[in-house]
Amino acid sequence: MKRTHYCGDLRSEHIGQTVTLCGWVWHWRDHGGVIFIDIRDRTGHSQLVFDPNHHQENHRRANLLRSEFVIEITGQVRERPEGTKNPNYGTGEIEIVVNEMAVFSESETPPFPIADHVDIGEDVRLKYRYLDLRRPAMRESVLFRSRCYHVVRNYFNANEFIEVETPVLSKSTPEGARDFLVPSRVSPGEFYALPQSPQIYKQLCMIGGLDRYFQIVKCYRDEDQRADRQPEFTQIDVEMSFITPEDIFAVMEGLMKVIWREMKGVKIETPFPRMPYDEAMARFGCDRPDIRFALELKDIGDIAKESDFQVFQSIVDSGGIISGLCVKGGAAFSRKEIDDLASEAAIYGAKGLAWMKYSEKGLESSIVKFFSEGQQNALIERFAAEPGDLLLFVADKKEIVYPSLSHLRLLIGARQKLFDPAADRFLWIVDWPLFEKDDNGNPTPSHHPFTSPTPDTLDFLETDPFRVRAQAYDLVLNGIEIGGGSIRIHRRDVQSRMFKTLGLTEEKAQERFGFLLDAFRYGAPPHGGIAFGYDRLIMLMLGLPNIREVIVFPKNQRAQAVMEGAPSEVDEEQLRELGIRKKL
RNA sequence: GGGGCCGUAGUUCAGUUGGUUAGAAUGCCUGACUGUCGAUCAGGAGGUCGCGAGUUCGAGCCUCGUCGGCCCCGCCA
Repeated sequence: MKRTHYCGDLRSEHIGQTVTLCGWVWHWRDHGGVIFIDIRDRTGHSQLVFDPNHHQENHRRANLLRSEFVIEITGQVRERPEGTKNPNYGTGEIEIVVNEMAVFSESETPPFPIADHVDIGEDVRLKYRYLDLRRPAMRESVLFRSRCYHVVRNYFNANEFIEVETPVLSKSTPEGARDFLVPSRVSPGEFYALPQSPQIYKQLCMIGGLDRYFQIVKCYRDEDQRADRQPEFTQIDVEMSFITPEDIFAVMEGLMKVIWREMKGVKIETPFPRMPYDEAMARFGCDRPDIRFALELKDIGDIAKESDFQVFQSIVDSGGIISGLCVKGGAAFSRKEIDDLASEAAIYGAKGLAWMKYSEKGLESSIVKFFSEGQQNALIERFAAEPGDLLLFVADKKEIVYPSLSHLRLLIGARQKLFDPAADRFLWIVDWPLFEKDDNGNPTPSHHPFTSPTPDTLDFLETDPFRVRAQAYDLVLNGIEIGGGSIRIHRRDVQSRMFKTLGLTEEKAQERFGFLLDAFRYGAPPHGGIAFGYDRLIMLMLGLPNIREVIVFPKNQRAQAVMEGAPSEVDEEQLRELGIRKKL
């Protein structure tokens, strides 16, 4: 007998039909006489009825069924008696009187209930991921993710993009993230690398004339994990020729619009606002600001410099900055609450958190005495403070002030419920610096070394690299970076100058990226693109707390697959074939 | 590399100031029950308190170490 319907699809229109369902035994309710069993598959569940008056043998066998047995039944769909319908489920109007039943496999008692209403430790869930996937919420995010692939593919197909698969066995590029290396039996002592992104391949596709490329692609980075970072993750990767950033914005805004419409039924406004990097840092202390709420940073270096507060003065003198936040109603914070905020700021290196409470009597705190009345008024005015507010200041290097205040801002914003958690606010961050300083103060790419400088700052490449601006852009949603890209360098001479600025010798550059530089010799079109974090996007749309919830078989915090046990040791024979000896 | 929180029954957790026999809920097993839907009721089984040292008359609780989980800083072109 063949399955005729999915368990979650039956409705009152099926009443009277004989149906065959396959699925897992979910809940059962044995009333001594009648037994109800919910049969579940990926679509939902239906209620089976085993009535001893209807079929004594089936009723006896139903008694032996247990959680997660896999069964097939054939029976008649009937309307439930009045008063026993369940409006909470799509199938709540009907039930199935079972005529025939087969048990495909029995099941041991599962280590945790197949239900959403219990929180199970993630280590247990991952060990038994195949059971976890049976839980309705998990199943829903898998299905959601699957539907979203189709929306993305349809969109790019409709817009004349070409889907291309780039290699997974690739060449190591030691810049940037650590590579996963793959040894080769055919070339002993040599290694492929798994791509951190298909960056160079998609540029070569442009040089190959494909013009508009997209790919939904796995990327691999051997770095430490976070709630939103996995060693392998999925990107929506895009590249286009003969374009400006505006073309990228339009295409990606269109994609977001379609995804939100199809997946959430929500209309989002385009174009998205754009904000220069410097403005984002100054106003929010962060290159991916959450603009669902204000609570902006204000620089007070000019006021503090004039004050008698030695600590602030010396920080300004040594090139540091002083910036602050005005917390509405924060004057009511206890000493402990402020101390707690200070330790939150300390995570990002802030050595202290200065504060002033503002009441009808004026500003109050141990440092107010160092500020003249005029300076105090200037502070109040700078923050548009009102009685009852709390001013918080961090003074240090930019690299400490901005992250710590940004963190406090998000903390306070969440605590004071300053934003609607259901709102979605997109933002393009533009005008990035091409370089940032590495530990030794040398230039290192903000994005990657193929990002094109803006034409008007190009010539600072040799003289003042930190002044060079990039034709780069990030898309930020609710304070989380969901995508980033740039217009690429398409000229061999510019790419060479870029490598030179990064301290790559001609030989090194040739060895690592020679194939790209060579390609530039043969007519490279101007091009650019962007890559989107697919897992993050799904996570955000579903409001889930981490990326593992939207990955079917994720790794744990230590990048291990606990179910299958990977990574694992391999046979000596395998290593010998590869010419590898362990040195641990 | 560093910081924080956590680890007690299959699962989720409680466990007071260190005190004698470690609890609850749920799940599991047995029984009862003919309209339930996270069924209900009665009974039962179920523990290396992550592991190892130490302090103590006595440790789930205190100390040190260690292992594991999650979150964060660094890292993530």
